[in-house]
Amino acid sequence: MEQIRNYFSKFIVLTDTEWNAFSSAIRKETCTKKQFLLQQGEECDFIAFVGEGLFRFYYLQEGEEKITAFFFPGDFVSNYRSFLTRQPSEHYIESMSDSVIYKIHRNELNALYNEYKSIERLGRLIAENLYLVVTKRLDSFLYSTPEERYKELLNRNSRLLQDVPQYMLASYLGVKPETLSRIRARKQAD
Amino acid sequence: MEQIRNYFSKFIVLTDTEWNAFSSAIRKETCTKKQFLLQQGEECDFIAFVGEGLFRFYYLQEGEEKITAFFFPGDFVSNYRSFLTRQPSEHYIESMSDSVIYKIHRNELNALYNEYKSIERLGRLIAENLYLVVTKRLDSFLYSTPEERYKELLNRNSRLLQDVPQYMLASYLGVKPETLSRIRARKQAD
DNA sequence: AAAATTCGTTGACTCTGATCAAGAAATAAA
DNA sequence: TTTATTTCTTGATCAGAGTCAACGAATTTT
Repeated sequence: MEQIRNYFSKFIVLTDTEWNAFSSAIRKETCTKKQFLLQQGEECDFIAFVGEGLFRFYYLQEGEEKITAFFFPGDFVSNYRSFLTRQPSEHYIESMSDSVIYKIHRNELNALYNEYKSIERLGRLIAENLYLVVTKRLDSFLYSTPEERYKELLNRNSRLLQDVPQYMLASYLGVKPETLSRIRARKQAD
Repeated sequence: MEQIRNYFSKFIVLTDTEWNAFSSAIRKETCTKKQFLLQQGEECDFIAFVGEGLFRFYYLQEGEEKITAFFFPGDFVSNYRSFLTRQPSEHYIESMSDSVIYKIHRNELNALYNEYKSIERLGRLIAENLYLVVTKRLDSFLYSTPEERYKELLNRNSRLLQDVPQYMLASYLGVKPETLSRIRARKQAD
């Protein structure tokens, strides 16, 4: 749990009292490979913090998996849209390896928001952080070609390349596996 | 100003005291058509609320304007990324008509965050709201074709179609003006 | 109102990624 | 280790958006 407190300190430093209240609302969970944290149609009533492992967040479109995001240790894993709007999720969240997460449920988080100003602030900082993450991804689709997105990935996120099969990377980049294979072949030639 | 208080009530209802503090940090500004609210390279140190008018948020890529967003009355207009990260803006914000906005600067907002829990919460709700806006737009790029995005626009945002020239809509949809013209011609045929 | 400019449409052609198909390589299962 | 399955690569072809160019329509300027 102290590991988590340390991770969270990049957002805000909580007093012992605040941390005790917060941490007692958190539940540690483990899961094995290929387990669903959330299925399509379910409402997402939690935010979880990834301690160990890897998750993918995807949408099923006519039988095809469209991967929207990966979640690594240090990331928040949730369908944050469903969490905020209370609408059923259109996405699946699935573990890609044995994983450890720290989960907090909406009701308990809301109670903490009401009780502690610092946790209300933590909630703001998390929302702001998630905003920055999605806008960055949106920008990469608005302003870059698949090849540029792949290059970007090479520079910024080596974990993705190590831990994720190529056909999933292709989906994440918004292209077909054949196309990513050709992009890589092209780059070899340079 | 009461108009603004009413608009904000969809996020949170402030007491008179809180509202007085908040509203005294807000400055009303007017601008005419084609004025820059923010230029590339500047740091965005404000969030503004659109009272009247229309703004576009765009990125200049090799001389070409790539429109990322439009802001209508009731929207927050800001480079929220630059606001949060204190990095210089890569985008321009330009008025498309005579407009009225209500601006609050980062320093004053932060002071209010510190002083009032309810305004801290307002900040969270705004961040959450902006998150939902960008994820929706990201999803439209991840899961839809330009034609589907155009149809979506027809159904959901009639103001865009009325007030925005077609070549800007094309940019917003991520296609060239010629392509949007052909999409429209195709749809006529149905 | 006339002229100038900007905006929207259409055609011919190009380019990039998708699709379909086959086979090689890598990984998992027996 | 052998077999089976999944993943990756490569080729041929297709489809949709981009580019370039011309022209008509609409708007703005004079």
